[in-house]
Amino acid sequence: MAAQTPMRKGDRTRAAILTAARDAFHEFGFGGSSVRGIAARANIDPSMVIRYFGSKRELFIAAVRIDLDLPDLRLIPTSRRGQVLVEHFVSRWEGERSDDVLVMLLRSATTSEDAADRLREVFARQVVEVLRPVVDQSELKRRSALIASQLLGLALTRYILRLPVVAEQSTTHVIRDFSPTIQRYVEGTLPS
Amino acid sequence: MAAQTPMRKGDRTRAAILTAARDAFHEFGFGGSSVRGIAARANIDPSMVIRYFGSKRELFIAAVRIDLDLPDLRLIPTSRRGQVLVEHFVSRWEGERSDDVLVMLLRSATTSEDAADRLREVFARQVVEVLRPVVDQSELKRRSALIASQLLGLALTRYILRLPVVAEQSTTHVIRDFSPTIQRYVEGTLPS
DNA sequence: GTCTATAATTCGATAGAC
DNA sequence: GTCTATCGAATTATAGAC
Repeated sequence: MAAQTPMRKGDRTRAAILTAARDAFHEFGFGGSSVRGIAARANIDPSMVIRYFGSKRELFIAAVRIDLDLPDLRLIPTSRRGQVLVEHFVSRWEGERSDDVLVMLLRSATTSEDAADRLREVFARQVVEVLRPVVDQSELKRRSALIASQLLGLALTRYILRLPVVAEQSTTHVIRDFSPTIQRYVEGTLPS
Repeated sequence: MAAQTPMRKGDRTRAAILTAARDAFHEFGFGGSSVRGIAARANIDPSMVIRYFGSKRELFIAAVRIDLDLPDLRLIPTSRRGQVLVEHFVSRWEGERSDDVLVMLLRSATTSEDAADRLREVFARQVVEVLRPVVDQSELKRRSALIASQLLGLALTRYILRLPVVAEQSTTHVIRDFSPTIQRYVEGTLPS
């Protein structure tokens, strides 16, 4: 592996487009963003966007490469797993806008079937897989679904709809309020 | 009040446009729907849509008049309030597409600030108000926010993202799985 | 009340000069 | 690699004939 190879001009342009695209998709979703708007943000010509990525759709695919980077729950004491999960997601969402691919994906997924596909894939590959080692196999999918519904509901109401209260609470309060629910979804008794 | 006055032609056209608009907004959201598409669904000319409603935006406002018609929780035994709320929402969502204004609003609200405004209004006027008589005043907003985040998260994952499991479960199972959480949000102990 | 025709934008994408 | 210029399609909305 070459250590820190200097960036070529083309790479810088490419990176600038990607950052601008993530910001735009984050704010307006896929349908609400335009190639022209993204180009303006990146201070380059609209035609360059197509030249580098082929199409708006391919640019989107490139922009949403996502790794939730979830912690290994086996290393977390059983009683703290809910809180650790909530903390992990909230800290991602509160970070740099360009890094917060999940909200961007969420905003796009309500309109674009492509984006919904990607979100389902993230769910299946990452959320379900993190749960797999620490929950009963027979309840794996059910627990994963419950967790996804509450965490995405939190992201939706706090960052997109900006419902009063949910949006105004400090991260500390959000974590405090939602951890018990997620904790129950991870290891509590489910109704049968 | 005249009982069942016969519909004039104009009223029928107007109603046809509204139904078609609700179906379109439900399926594609505000940004994803076009006046032309709505007119085609209603089998009328695109210009009529504008003639009747002035603009696409005003048509949207007219289409999302919504009354959640929530039950009076004071009349429900304390221990069943969570389940009654979940049942109420799920049965709305599973009904006729034109009636299901909430999913339509949700699909639009991720892109259109107008729609997000309407959704915040529905939340404040209806969800918070239903909770008000049955919860401690100091926890009213917090409990309302938690309930909204979980119920909208359910609608999002089941009807829009169609996550496996959440989307495939029968309504009976959905109600069974989500009622305990809502019940806790209504009357359980919140962390302090 | 309903239609045709079209204005005025905006979109994604391409061609070609430099 | 970057730009100008532009195509072709789609959009909302309007004007005016019938």
